[in-house]
Amino acid sequence: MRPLIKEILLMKPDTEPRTVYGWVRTKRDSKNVCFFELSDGSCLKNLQVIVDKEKYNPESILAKLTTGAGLEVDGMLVESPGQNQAVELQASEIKILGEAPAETYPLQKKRHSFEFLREIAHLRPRTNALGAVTRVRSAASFAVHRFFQERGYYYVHTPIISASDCEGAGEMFQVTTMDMNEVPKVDGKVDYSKDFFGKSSSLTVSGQLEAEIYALSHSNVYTFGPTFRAENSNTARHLAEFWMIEPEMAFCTLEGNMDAAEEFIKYVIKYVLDNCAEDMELFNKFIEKGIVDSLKSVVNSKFYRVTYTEAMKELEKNADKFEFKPSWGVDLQSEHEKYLTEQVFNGPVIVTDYPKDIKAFYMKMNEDGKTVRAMDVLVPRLGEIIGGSQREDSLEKLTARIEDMDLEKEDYWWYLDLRRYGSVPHSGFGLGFERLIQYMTGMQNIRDVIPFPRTVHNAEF
RNA sequence: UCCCCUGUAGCUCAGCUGGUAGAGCGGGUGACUGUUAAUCACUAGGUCGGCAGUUCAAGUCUGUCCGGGGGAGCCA
Repeated sequence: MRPLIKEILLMKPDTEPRTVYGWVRTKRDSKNVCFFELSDGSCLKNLQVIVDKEKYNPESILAKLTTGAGLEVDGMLVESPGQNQAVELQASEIKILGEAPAETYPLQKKRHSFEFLREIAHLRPRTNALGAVTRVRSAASFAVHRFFQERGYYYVHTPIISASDCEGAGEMFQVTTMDMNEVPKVDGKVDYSKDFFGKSSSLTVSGQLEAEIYALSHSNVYTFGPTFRAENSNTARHLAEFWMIEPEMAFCTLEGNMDAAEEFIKYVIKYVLDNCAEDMELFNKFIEKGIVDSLKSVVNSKFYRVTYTEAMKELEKNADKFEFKPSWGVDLQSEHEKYLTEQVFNGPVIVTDYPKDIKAFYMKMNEDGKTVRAMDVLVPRLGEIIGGSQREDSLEKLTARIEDMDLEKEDYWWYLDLRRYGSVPHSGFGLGFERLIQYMTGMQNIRDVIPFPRTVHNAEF
């Protein structure tokens, strides 16, 4: 395999000519020499190529060395007299593999706004910032798998299409093969028995319930896959299609769950800091000043842990600061989460034991009968990054909760079976992968940390 | 879905109380003894988001639709 520019930049000067491939990022031309920089996406830095016009002067080619052009360049890697690079390529022959006419190529050698780049999502990975995001995202994905694999978790592929109507984590996208112009009906209602699966089906909003199945056979499992929410939400931290990581651990209480979540976040951050130092420096300099130091301190510190009740007391002390008055029984508002992470604790905080009425039916009830064994990890800038809980493992209590919340017990027959046969304490959490990337890079809009963002009214590319 | 802001050259923006448009960057041309956000000179780019209205006159005011951004809710 050909060496990548990332590797070439670390090499000693050549004794024999080599061939390099890449795309032109920028060109600087003068009377006798022409410099251009090549990128192949393997790293943030470019390889500087120098053309000595006296020795090699193909005018027709030099004119086509525009930003974006794809090249094959033969030359000698030599020590660079310049300040910004150790080596550079002295070109002896340049072959244009693909031109990029400067009059129409949208990317210029200047800063572009992220809003503009979103409109050209097919070209934006060629920019420094989005290129760095791409590498960090890939490294973080690898770190996710490595973290769990090193600890004996099994990667379970939970379904993308779900015909069970029992997830309740938000609005769902319907999946159907029925002709929408001629929907079969019975008594005025859609006849789903005629549909592909014989019943109404949707894209998954969570793999948790299925992950629980495998946790109760393989102890520790995780999922990492696309998740779909048809919410009409228009914010910098919501997507209709996003990637979620959901570990589920048997013989594990809320405390073990919190330990796992904390260790996990630190592990992925540390992996990215160690393996994407150059890209992280870009974010540190241009996107969120000081983020590298702040992430380093997160890795080395202990996450604060408070109960919802304690957090509420803290908020009530400063009730006048908030638009929404904090009071026990009401969910934490964005401003409350920001205050806790940014003002009170200045770092990640785990809030536990929320009132049962603001949490999902499957969370384990506390002794007090009022709160459940839930935990949310809140971080500065973003708010909630993880939501998790110890699961209710008592058949009686879970059944009662399902009935209390007016859910159909029959829909949950297999979920209840897990409590009927060999039920043990188990816990898990869900982490939005894009939010983690946002947290690590400082990128303000979630649409810029996923290659092809899907949001309300937008599924372009 | 609600509140606020915004839509002018390829990009980022300026355009005061209404009088038919400007900068920087980018592009093109030329100059320049190795540049690295190169530099310098010249030059070409605009139905001012769409539609309707007020007015002698609308980039500027009003209504409406569409796009973008920020905040809120929902959540990961």
